[in-house]
Amino acid sequence: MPELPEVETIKNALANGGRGGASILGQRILRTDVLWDGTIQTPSVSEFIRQTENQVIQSLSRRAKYLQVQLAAGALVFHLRMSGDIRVEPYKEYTDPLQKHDRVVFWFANHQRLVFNNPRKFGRVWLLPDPQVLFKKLGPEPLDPSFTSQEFYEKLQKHQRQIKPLLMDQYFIAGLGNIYTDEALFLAGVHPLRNSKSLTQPETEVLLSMIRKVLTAGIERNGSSIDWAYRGGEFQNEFQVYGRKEEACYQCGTAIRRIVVGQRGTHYCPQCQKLDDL
DNA sequence: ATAAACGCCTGACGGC
DNA sequence: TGCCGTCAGGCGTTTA
Repeated sequence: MPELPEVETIKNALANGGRGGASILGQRILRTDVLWDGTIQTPSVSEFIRQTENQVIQSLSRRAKYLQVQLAAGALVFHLRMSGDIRVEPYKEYTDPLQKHDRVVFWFANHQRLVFNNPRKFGRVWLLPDPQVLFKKLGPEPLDPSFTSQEFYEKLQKHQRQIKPLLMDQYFIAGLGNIYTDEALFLAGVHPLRNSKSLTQPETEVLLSMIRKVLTAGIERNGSSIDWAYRGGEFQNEFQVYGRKEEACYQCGTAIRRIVVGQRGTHYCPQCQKLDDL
């Protein structure tokens, strides 16, 4: 489910309390349960359990769509992929019932538990001495102020790719997924099939500023809540194009179109986002 | 270099 | 009611 704003929201909730429970910072893991072994990418499930038990949560951070939970020895890294979710809740005993699709549970000393729920089993958890090995090839963080529109322009010029799949390529720029990409392209007035090399410098500047605008708004609204799992976010109420197929564009009234780009449903306004370079 | 196709999974929804 | 196709916030691998 999550893109950058949703992962950021979960990170903030785990740090400050929320998502049903108290902050996990400083908490000690008494016990780790793995309910579906495929969730653990590395190390082996038995080593994962052994090496997480008795560790204390030191800090929380996010890189791209990865959530990093720093332990004294090594770091837990979560990727939620399409359907993952994390919740924190109080427990009385280890036998307290869990929910359908709960895959990993960390039981803390303060009688709270962190639960990784993942219906589609795409999500993964790592325990790594240094998570940089996962992060080093990722593209820049779009909200990092040191990432300039000049740099963005030069990167776009290096490729001849459809702009939408390029923006969703985590090795090009990190954190954008299907929803926020469609929203940013709409606000920038850029057609999702435009060739990356065709974007002008002014268009690039607007595009970066719109990427930042949708991501910031998403974080401020605590992410987007869609599908069956209520996530508490409110950004879905501000979607301009995503999920609005055949509805009227708020800018010009034209019917929003849905096409498939890079195997992903893609929403845009044919009037506000012209394809003028093919 | 680019992009398409496919695999990984479960569940919701609409049409018949 | 069941069955079937389609769709879903992601990404790695394989194939053209």
